[in-house]
Amino acid sequence: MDMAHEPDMTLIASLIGDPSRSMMLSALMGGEALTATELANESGVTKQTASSHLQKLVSGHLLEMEKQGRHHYYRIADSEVAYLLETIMTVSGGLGMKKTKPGPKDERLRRARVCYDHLAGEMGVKLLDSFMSKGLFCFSEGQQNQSQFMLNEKGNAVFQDFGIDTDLLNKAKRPVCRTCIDWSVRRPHLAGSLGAAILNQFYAKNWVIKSETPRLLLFTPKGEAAFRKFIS
Amino acid sequence: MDMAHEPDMTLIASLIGDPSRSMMLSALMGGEALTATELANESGVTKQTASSHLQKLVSGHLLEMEKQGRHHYYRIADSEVAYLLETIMTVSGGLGMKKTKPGPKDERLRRARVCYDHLAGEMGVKLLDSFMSKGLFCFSEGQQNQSQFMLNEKGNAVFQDFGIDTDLLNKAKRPVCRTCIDWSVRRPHLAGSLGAAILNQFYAKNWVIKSETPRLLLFTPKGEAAFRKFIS
DNA sequence: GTTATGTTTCGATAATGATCGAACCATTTT
DNA sequence: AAAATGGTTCGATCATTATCGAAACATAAC
Repeated sequence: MDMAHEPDMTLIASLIGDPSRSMMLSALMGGEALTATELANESGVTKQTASSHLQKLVSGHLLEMEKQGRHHYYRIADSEVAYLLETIMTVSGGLGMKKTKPGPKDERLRRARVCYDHLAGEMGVKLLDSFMSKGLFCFSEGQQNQSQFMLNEKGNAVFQDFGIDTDLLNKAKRPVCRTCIDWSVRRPHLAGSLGAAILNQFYAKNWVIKSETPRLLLFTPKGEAAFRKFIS
Repeated sequence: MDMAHEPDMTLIASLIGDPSRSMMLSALMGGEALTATELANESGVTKQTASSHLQKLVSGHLLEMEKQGRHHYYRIADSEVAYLLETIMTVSGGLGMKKTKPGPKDERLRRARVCYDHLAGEMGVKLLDSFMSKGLFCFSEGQQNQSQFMLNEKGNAVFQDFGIDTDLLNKAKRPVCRTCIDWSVRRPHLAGSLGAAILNQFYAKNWVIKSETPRLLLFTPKGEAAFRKFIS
């Protein structure tokens, strides 16, 4: 893998374009870090092969690795990468490749799932629509004419009221607001550190719980009602 | 190429993950259809090899082909695919791979370029920001709870005034409004058939002209002024 | 008709890269 | 200390596939 004078896209796409590696990446889109052996099992290859793949994914900046004792935990490098993977799924899914019948499992994933660290699916899209129509954001001019999508005063107030420390988010380097086009609904939902913080609050308030099915999120009855109120 | 029971992402990513093929795709991101031999030259392989690649790209629904006499014209299949390619460039570009020094050429591309058939870059982002803050869109509930991002009455009026037949767009199957996260600015710009129609009007009004540099767009002095007024 | 150009098909070759077994390293447990 | 577990490195093998030359096909120009 040369990585120097190839056309930019090639390296990234070829990293994803291997069956074992894309299985690992899909598994990691659930949001939690997994160990090398877990990922080896997930992709059905030996530990040696998995190790080689993981090394490539890290040096291609698609994954990050953290040592904890004798375990090596791998996770998606950032929400930028998560975003790319969702986008590839968009294109893959919309095509004639739907020979894998879209069972009830897919139907539920279409409604609410975790995309790396934030809420995706119809519910995620509704959420962003609601925030937009309530006018919680502003577009500010950043340095060198690069405008930025930010929380305005009202937005800060709303989310602080919801239990999110927006000051903390604003200080961090990770962008607070980012949109991510949805695989199922083909409309943007909220990503960025705010998107992550919101999903965390949904967990904390017990509005949603993780299913055993990899990326699937299930709303509790209580959460369902609270969510409806939250976006109204 | 099996294409049946592989994980979804793999096929698409592996198609893009070949140097020759990604060169062809990059070339086609300029928006205009190219012939097989042109693409062969672009990617530096023989006609035979190019033909093989193009076949795979078509059957993977990344490209579409149209026969015109003895010429076979290839173009990006749809804006969905264009969107994916821009996203891969986002991830590729943001990384340590910037060994290709960002010269003045890159700087201009960052400002205004064509992304398949619509305006991208800082100017494209400003345009969408302007439309948003003017309130030209609405989010309507489509069938099966899938909300849609559409032009509202005011929006229809504004663009008809600008010389775009919005009724025609609304009737067609291609989505009118779609957003596309920008490679340089990392904020959404307008894609979809409306995005394409707007760029066409910019051409027609002589606000922008295509440069020899593949995807670069140059604003005319007249266009520069008119644009500023248009978004104010 | 013949010739020239654009494109594809076929077959063989070569290069790339995924895979695994075996050995090695690191950390925890006993 | 030894044993066990998680992980990586090395080397060889095997599969995949990009590549090109030669021939065939299609359309256009002459």
